[in-house]
Amino acid sequence: MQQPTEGELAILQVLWATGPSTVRTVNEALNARSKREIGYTTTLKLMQLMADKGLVSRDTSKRTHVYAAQLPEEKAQRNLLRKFVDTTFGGSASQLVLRALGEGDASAEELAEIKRMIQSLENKRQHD
Amino acid sequence: MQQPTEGELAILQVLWATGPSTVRTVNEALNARSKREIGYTTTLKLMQLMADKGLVSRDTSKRTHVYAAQLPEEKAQRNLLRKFVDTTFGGSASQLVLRALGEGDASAEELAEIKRMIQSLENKRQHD
DNA sequence: TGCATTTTACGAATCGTTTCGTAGACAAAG
DNA sequence: CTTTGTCTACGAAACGATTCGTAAAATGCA
Repeated sequence: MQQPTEGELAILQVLWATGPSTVRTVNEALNARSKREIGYTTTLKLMQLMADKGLVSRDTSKRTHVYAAQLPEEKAQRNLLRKFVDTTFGGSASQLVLRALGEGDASAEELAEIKRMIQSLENKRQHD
Repeated sequence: MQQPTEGELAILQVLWATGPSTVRTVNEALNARSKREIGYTTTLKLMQLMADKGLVSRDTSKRTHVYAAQLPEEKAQRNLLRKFVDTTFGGSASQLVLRALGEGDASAEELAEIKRMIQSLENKRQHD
């Protein structure tokens, strides 16, 4: 499965958040979150291309087609994360983590969850 | 200061890693880490454009010009990280951190450093 | 001096992505 | 039945980024 472009990713975000949707729904969601107005047929075309690539499926049984994400959000995030770590943190995930935490927008509970995550990783290491 | 494109970022990586460099040095470094052969004049052109934008400075006192990154690595990382968190993790930095840790390529020391980071963040919260 | 090499400069071609205009099918409402 | 609006399909324009060919200047060497 090919990687989504930036525009495709924006559409996938909508589909992930709201589930299977029509072009109109997606287009309105995109325009809700951006100053720049995106034309309806632009969104349509992009979603058609995504269907060709297999990034989304579409139900054409009704006149108004319904699209659904085919690429799972987690998988996309893992792929993009790997590339991002490579290209902007020279492959060091922990450097990225430190920088991300440094931005300071993680809540107390989130910090706690991250600590739990680290704990479980360290436990796992014990057993190797 | 404008954001670097992907190609520009690859060049900045070299400059950050090895300090001020000539076009040839950068071009060879790029080609060392990629199957796809990048032509010399391609790298040259890109670096000239970067100089125009102010992403790099250049010393033209000698015939062979020497380029230096103007955008600090940390700043670039912060900017790109913010955008990345928005576009692929819906703005949730901690989601990204969890996913990054889950990849499991952080060493024991790195985990320890991350724990320290969290500790210091939590201490700071106490005082607010 | 003359030849080969290396460099900068720069216009233009190419390429992938995004955007849009237009046409035709269909549906709903009067 | 006709009008109006919404939908898909699709070609092509527009755009930004990258790549390259070529020329001219400088350098080094035989």
